[in-house]
Parts: sequence; structure tokens; C-alpha cells
Amino acid sequence: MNSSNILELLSLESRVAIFKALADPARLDILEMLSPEIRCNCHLQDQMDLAPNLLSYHLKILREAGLIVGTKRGRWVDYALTSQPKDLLASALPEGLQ
Amino acid sequence: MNSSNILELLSLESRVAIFKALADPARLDILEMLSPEIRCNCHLQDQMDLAPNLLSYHLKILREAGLIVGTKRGRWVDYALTSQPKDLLASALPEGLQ
DNA sequence: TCCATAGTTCAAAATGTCTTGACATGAGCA
DNA sequence: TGCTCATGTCAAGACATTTTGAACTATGGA
Repeated sequence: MNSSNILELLSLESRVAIFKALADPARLDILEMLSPEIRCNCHLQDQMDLAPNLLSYHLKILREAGLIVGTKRGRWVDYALTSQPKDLLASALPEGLQ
Repeated sequence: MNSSNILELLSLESRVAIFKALADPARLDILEMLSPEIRCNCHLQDQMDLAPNLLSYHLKILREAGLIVGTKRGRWVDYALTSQPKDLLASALPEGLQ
């Protein structure tokens, strides 16, 4: 499926949610840490100097936008970029910017 | 100049401003109208059902993010996408999403 | 010059997002 | 069971953005 097909499936709301998720320094930092590899919440916590509940809040926004996924592992949660973040993003962009 | 070089030049602030600019339905609409061609403010005005001052506000945010440029033509202003919106956007993204 | 029009700017109210602190949940271990 | 730790949820306040209405600037034409 190419990105113009996905585009028709993404609502304006979802597209806006994706850009809102990206529009915050803390969340850009989180995505950069997740870019090379999967990270547990605890690792992000160590790196970021954010209250734990605030980190949770930012991770939730990224999750709801579809950019990351979290999987439980015992008491911890591992976060990773979703499998096609590039496609998702391309679908969210206006045509001329793809 | 490739996008990783541009990335080093873009401040975190500018990167966030780009995504904030994209994180609004009205502004995504505007960008889509500008994607195929240059449009005068008056044309956008006709299509968008926004108060003129509100349209001005949204155009300003897009301008300040570096996504569009406006050039005066008599009483009107023509708006267009900047020449490298794709590169700009790629520079603003976290590595794994480029 | 005077007027009408296209567009912008400003201040204030309405709305939305972020941050904080207190509390809840659920897994592991004694 | 009872305790601790990692994470998440909730409500309230702090802060930022959007929207509104009024006033302003600049251009073209009578």
C-alpha cells in the first residue's frame, strides 16, 4: 500500500494528532532515544529528568498518535517506534510536502 | 547540502515550531491548497470560511515556521510553499523517522 | 484628496496543553 | 500476606495557543 492510499484512510484528526505529538521538545527527545533501539521506560526516565508521571503523559500522547508502542515486561514497559512511522508520517503530510 | 547537515543547523525550537505549524486542521488545509500552486490570500479566504484576521494569524504561523512565503502584489499577497519544504521537514524529524 | 478594499495587528476572552502532586494499579519478592 | 518499585491516572493550577472584535496600514481608483 503506497502512502497516498494510506492518506485517504487517515482522518484529519489523526493527522493533526501526529503533528501535535511531534510538537514538543521532550517528545522529540524521546523519539530520538527510541530511533536506534527499543528502550524501557526506566531508561528514558534516567536520561530525561522528568517526573515519572510526566514522562508517562508524553509517552501516552506518542502512543495515541500511533508513533510508538509499549509492551509490558514484568514491572517495566519497553517502548519502541511503530513499524512504519515513516509511512504514517508521510500519510499525515500535505501532498506537496511528502 | 544533505538533510543531516541541515539538521545540525535547526534549533530544537525551530523544529518544534515546524510541527506546531502543521498541528492544526486549518493550516493543513492551507498547505494543501498551496501544494499545487501559488495562491493569493483572497483565494484562500474564499475557500476557507475563516475570519480574515484569523486566516492572517494562521498564515503568520506557517511563515514563521519557514513553510511558506508571502509576496505582495498590489493590494493582494501571494502565498507559496518555500522552495525546500521537504528538506526542512526532514531536518526537523528525529533520525528514525526521516 | 477621499473613499473602499485587502490584509494585518492588537488586546482580551475562550480554549487547549503541560506540569505538579496525590493517589491507584499491578508485578515481583520476602 | 504485605512490602517495594515501575508505571499510570486523576484533578487542579500554570502556561500557551486560538478565536473574536476593533482598530490600523497600504494600495488602487474616483
